[in-house]
Amino acid sequence: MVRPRLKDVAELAGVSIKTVSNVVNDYPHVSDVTRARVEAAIAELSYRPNLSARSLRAGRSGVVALAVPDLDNPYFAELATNVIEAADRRGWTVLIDQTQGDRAKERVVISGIRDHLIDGLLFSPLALTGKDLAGRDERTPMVLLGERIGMGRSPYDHVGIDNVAAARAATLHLAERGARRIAAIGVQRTAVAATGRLRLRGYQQALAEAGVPADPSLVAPVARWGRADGAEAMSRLLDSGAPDAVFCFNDTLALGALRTLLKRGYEVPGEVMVMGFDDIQDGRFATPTLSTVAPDKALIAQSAVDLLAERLSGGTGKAHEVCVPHRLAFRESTDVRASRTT
Amino acid sequence: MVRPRLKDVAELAGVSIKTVSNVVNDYPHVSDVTRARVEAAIAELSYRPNLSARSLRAGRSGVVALAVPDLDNPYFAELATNVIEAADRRGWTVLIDQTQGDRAKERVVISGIRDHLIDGLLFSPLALTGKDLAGRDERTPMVLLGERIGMGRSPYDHVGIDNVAAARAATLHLAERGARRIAAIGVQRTAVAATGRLRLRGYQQALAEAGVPADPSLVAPVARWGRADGAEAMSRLLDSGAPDAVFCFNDTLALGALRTLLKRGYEVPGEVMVMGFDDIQDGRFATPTLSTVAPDKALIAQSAVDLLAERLSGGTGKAHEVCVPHRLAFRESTDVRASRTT
DNA sequence: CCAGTTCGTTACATCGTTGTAAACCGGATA
DNA sequence: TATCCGGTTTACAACGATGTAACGAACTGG
Repeated sequence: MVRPRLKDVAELAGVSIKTVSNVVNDYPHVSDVTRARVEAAIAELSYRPNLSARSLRAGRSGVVALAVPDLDNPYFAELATNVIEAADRRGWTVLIDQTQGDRAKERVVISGIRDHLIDGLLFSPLALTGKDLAGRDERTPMVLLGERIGMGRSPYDHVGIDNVAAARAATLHLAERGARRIAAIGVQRTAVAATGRLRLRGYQQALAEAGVPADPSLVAPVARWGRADGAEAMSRLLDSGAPDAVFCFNDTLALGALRTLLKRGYEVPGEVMVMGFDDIQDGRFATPTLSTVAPDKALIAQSAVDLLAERLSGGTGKAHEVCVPHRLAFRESTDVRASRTT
Repeated sequence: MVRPRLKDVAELAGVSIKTVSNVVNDYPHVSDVTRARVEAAIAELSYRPNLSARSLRAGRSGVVALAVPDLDNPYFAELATNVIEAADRRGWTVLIDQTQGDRAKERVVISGIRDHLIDGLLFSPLALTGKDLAGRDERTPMVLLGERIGMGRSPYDHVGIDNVAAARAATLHLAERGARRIAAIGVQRTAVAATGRLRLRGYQQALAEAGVPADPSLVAPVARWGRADGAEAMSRLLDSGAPDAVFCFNDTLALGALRTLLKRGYEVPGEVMVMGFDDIQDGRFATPTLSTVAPDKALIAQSAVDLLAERLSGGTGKAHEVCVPHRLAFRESTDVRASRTT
């Protein structure tokens, strides 16, 4: 028997299809004898319910999609891990889309191309505009992760962190440690890039607050947020007069920058301090260990899954806005003492 | 209209359900007028086919599962990226399971718990035994990634690399560079751990070949293959007499070991050379950059997807055994000159 | 002008499951 | 003995899409 169905089990057990279904679904009124017989038949044929049929019938699949730019980026890999765990606790399965931060692909993701296959969507967009979002037919519930898109009034739940405050705190930390030429790596010239803009704002606020002059030549743009981009941006900064600290808008940029600094013989943090953002695992084992902003990824994932669950069970109130706390992790890359003691 | 069906489109266009279906599926014999009318109706209602219904009807879902121990491990994240891309080229969607290398979870994965939801399974097991595999009802096609399980005659396609040869080459490289006390980090005391055993064998072969004495105290066991494990194992090695080179069975172990070495003031590669395995991106931006064994991950993913496709389209021959090539990447962590020039 | 052909369209059954409502059965009640 | 009742089991109709086979209409050729 290749693929037994309820019917096959029913025939073997000598009962009706529905009775088998009742057993499978733990329907209360099934006599012990019948149940035993059915269970035996199920075991004998090693029957498994057809999930497609169930989905069709129930209008639900138990599958949610997680769309991220790129699993290669450890931040998203770690986020995915957390999301999968949180979804698992609800009995959901997670399907992963990679958008590469490509606007066209991101539009495909929200266009409901997989309508009816997924019950909901957790989406961390990079390039999407408010207009793209507004044009969406809101059938499949969606929760946005990361940056808010469009000004205000989005109909979608959103989970994020306070990027401005976090970037500000990170930059202030550098200033407090005595840095006067604080560079920033990570602004992007693309139209959207909301996250980068917010972190830049926090950086600028901090400079103003600390009375450190803002030097535009210390703000290094990058194309993407990978290690290579960070390394290359750092090179440019060094060529045009070394800073004494650099705040990178994420950890992969920071690891790239760190690489360039060490390769060119700079002491970190002695000559240049480095600060990242995301708290990916790599940073904890870099040398020097990387100071960073640590968002609570597990909580981000959990909140997002909870919000989605709320929508799936019929919740229709206005969009929730969840701001997950973050903390600063001060490690060797900004702390001369920590570094010396090693 | 919340969720338009073929029926709704058909009514709006004034044709039968099947005609709409024909348009959606590019059935050739549809007149231009009809097609235009139907397409207009589809657009107006923004109709999307119900994939659950399609799956039920077709007996296929277009979804494949990828089961890996842990996306936190960059190797698996990178592999997942490649798999998703390869699957995408075939129009498949990938659903990800994390097993944590836990045998119970791995058994659930192969037990067909998601039968009928997924068309096939790409599985990278850690703890599974040959017995577990043998007990599987082979309904959903499965391709194994990584290590072979059980001796010979598994009915499953398998994609891997020649671990013994790779480990041997990596270790020989260390010996050629003059190392005499070559440590190994990564053997596991657990029952299975096939990969670790193979890499250990390659390491031992190389020692014998190079005429380097094999010192059992230089083989450091670990519980898992994470950075922390590597760091801790390195610590132990240093405490009991420093080696002059260390071959780590994967890159995360190596990065952990590297961290410990630098923290404790050792020069790498000057005093201790470090060699990893996997060629994860982090290694290229570590300082010093990490020498490693680089398996062709894209090819692994592509081969696995191809094998699965073959099975899905009815291929029933005996199990294929694909051995993907690897190369050695010699970087600063084993090359004094490369390191000095920086 | 009719039989034969082709093209475009349609009705129907089916995939496997589950909600609904009705049928069944033995025992307790009137 | 007839009625009722609770628990147990069942038949049937959906869920939405598509393959099959059959239909009608518009042609062709004799």
